[in-house]
Amino acid sequence: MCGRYTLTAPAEVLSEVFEIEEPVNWTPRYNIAPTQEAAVLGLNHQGGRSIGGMKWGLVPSWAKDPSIGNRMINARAETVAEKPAYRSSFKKRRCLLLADGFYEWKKAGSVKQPYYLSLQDHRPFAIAGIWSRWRREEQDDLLTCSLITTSPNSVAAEVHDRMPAILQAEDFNAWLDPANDDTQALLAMLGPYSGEDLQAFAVSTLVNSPKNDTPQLIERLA
DNA sequence: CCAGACGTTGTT
DNA sequence: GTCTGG
DNA sequence: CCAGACGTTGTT
DNA sequence: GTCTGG
Repeated sequence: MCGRYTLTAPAEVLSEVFEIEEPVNWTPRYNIAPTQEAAVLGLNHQGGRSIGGMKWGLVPSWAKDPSIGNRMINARAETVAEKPAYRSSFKKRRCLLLADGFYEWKKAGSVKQPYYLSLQDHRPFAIAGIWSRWRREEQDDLLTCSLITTSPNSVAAEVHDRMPAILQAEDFNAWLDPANDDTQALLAMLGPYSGEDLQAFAVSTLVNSPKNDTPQLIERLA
């Protein structure tokens, strides 16, 4: 995990579910891949929630070349607080990646079958993430993010041995608060998803190509 | 001291 | 930036 | 995660 | 085979 996900809910639904005051700009996407734009929820300067776009693939502020971001797409919950490339973002720059499903590839011998995992009611959810700002001369800052992975719950374990860390709504504010320095409490939020409503089913290998982005990608295989 | 890495997944 | 390895 | 490229010189 | 790009 986790190299593809979806955010298909319209902007109005995102505003409502995540309690965003300002208008949200988001076009539904069925195949969000690393290096592409993620919808990221953070706190604005007034402390309210806001959603903005960030490139998926974290570029630490000290990077000489932003291509390092191609490899920094996932951070393990077990080590995110310690790894040199991630720890400063974990300490001061936590965020939520908004999604309503993710893909995992299950290996059967040499065959890789993609599965789509989502909540039974298709509600959007929030994946724990971290972000970074890479300053460029004569250009806007490059904002990037990584998502955090953890061990799978019983449903996800049927497909793969990792899953994204999905946060409970009551943890959103504590996760996003940059002043929160309770590492133990933060890490405790990153367990496998504990709800009973995660579902998984096989989907077409059309999802394999990042170029494909249609509703067909999330249709259950007959 | 300076140089070089800084990551995960999956596969063997 | 900060740590590890040479 | 998977797909796709993997190179230089010289010319326009 | 391995790295980069999406």
